Order: sequence, then C-alpha cells, then structure tokens
Amino acid sequence: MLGGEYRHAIDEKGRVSIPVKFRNDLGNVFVISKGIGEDCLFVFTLLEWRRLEEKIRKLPLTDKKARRFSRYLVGGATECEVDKQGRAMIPQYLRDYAGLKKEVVLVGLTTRVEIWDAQQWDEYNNPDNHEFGIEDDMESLGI
Amino acid sequence: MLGGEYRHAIDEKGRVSIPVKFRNDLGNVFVISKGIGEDCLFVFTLLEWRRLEEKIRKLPLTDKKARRFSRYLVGGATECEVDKQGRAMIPQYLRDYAGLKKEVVLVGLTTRVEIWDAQQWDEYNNPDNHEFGIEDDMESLGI
DNA sequence: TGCATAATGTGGGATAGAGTGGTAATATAT
DNA sequence: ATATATTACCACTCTATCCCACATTATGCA
Repeated sequence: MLGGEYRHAIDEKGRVSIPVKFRNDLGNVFVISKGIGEDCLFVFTLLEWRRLEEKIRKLPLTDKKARRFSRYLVGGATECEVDKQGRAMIPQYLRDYAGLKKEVVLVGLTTRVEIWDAQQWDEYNNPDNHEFGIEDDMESLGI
Repeated sequence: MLGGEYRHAIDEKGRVSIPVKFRNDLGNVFVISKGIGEDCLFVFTLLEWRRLEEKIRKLPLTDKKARRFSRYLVGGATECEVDKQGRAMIPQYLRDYAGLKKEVVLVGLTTRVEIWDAQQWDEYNNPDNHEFGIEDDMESLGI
C-alpha cells in the first residue's frame, strides 16, 4: 500500500526516480495528471485510472462543469513508463503546472502518489500556514 | 496489551530497538507515522493501520481538510520491519518531524506505541508545563 | 549471594542496489 | 542535409541494508 514521503531530484530532462517502495504498487506503467486542489501532480495506477476514466466517460457532454473537469484531468493526463534505472519522464507542461524545480517530494497516499515541488511541500506542511491544526481537521472529519 | 515506557538509544542510521514487551503485540511488521497533537511518532499494528487507512480512503478527494489529513497521516506513514537484532529503521523525515536526537522514549498505549525524543518527553511530563493537574483532566473526562 | 548463562540492546563494517548525471543513438523538425 | 529534440543506454557515487561482533543487563542455578 502506497505511503511515506521521498525527496528526489528532478534532472534537466524532467526525469524523476520512482522510490523502490512505490514500484510494486504503481507498476511499470502508470498515469500522471494535474493534482486536485493544491499545486501538485497525481500519479495513478492504471487500474485506478481506468476507474476514474470510466466515471468521467459517463458524464454528459452537455454539462459545462463536466467538460471543464474532463479537460482538466483527462486532458492533463499522460501515460508514463519507468526506464531501466527506475525513473519516469514528466512532460514539460506538467512540470510547469506543478512548479517542479530541482527537488521534488513524492508522497504515497494509499491509492495514488503525489508529486510536489519540495519547497511548496514544506510550506504546505508548515502549521503556521494553516488556520486549524491537524487534530481539528481530524475531529471535523469524524475520525 | 501495550503499556509502559522504555528509554532507548537511536543510532546514526536511525535504528531503534523495539522493547521485547512490545514485540508480540506489534508484530514483526508495523506502521510508523506522524503523531497527532504533540511532536512524536505513532506506531500502529498492521491491523490497526488498515482500519485507519480504510476510513481515510473513503474521504472525498474534494474536501480540503481530508486531503490535508490524508497527506499528513498516510503521507507520513512508513511500513517498518524489525531486523534480526530487534530494531526498526525510522526514516529521516520522521526523525526530523519528531525531533528525535540521541535518546528516545517508547511509550505503550494499549493499541499503539508512541516514540518521543527523551528530552521532549520529560518536558511534557513536567507538571509545571501544564495549566491543570492530571486529576482535573480525569474529572473533566468523566473517569 | 555469587557466578554462569542467556538474552537484550548497541555499534560498526561490507556490499548490493537505489539514485543521479552524462553520453551515444535515434527520431523529428527545419 | 543539418540542427534540435527525444529516447535509450551506460557508468558512477552514495546510502540503505544486511550481517557479524561486542557490551550490558537480566535470569537461573548452585
């Protein structure tokens, strides 16, 4: 099950090493797209992606929101394959979108992986940048 | 049942001996993540962790708080295996988070174990650092 | 109570492999 | 045909992991 965070470098060609602990769960081929909410990328297993795609496919073409969402998530998606060295190539437009510079953080989240620019990740995790603490979130989520 | 506190050293490689009294309850493989509230780490049995993960998985991706909480607890989680000498390796980012230096305290709490930096643990247990006494807490909790 | 034995906790070295950077080969565009 | 970009391949470094050895504490027995 995907979990934990790993700090890796991203080189000039846009290549990032996939942590060994993620490789089994992600498989050799997976899908990267724009993240929801915060500036990051979502990485899905092929299976998970198919599920999402199936849901989106059923949305009516007449719905403005559905069109926008589809363009965002499906339009932003790329199929990636890890090379012999265990790296994946992240296309330029996705690097730009998430503001990936030199150092990135890969975060395992059960069914998906997120890729963040290291600096943005640190800012996001700084409690000073949040109105409420984690225990407040937890309470209001009913966990 | 998990209980009691044990003072152990953490070496340069981030390894900590798991007290023998904990091993049966924790098992050979368990999950360590960031603690809730105070600066410490939570150690869960695999079973306990699966329960938590299942709850978190059901939270909607559209909820900002849910995303944050998931990133915190699941993103912070690592599966650990005890080596032949009975030790577990705590990844750098978790050591940083909890401020683990040289000496740590492992505290058994029925269903989980907490790992504290020894100094922080001592400060936390100093009555001078709390507005109310333990007996006041107990009363307001209805125990 | 003292000694012997076992088991727990700690430290350090060797090694495979994970992570990274760079070059060569192929494809694409001008 | 040349230049540029992309893909595939190769090589190095460093670190996490494994393994062994020692110290120290706990346990058992005379």
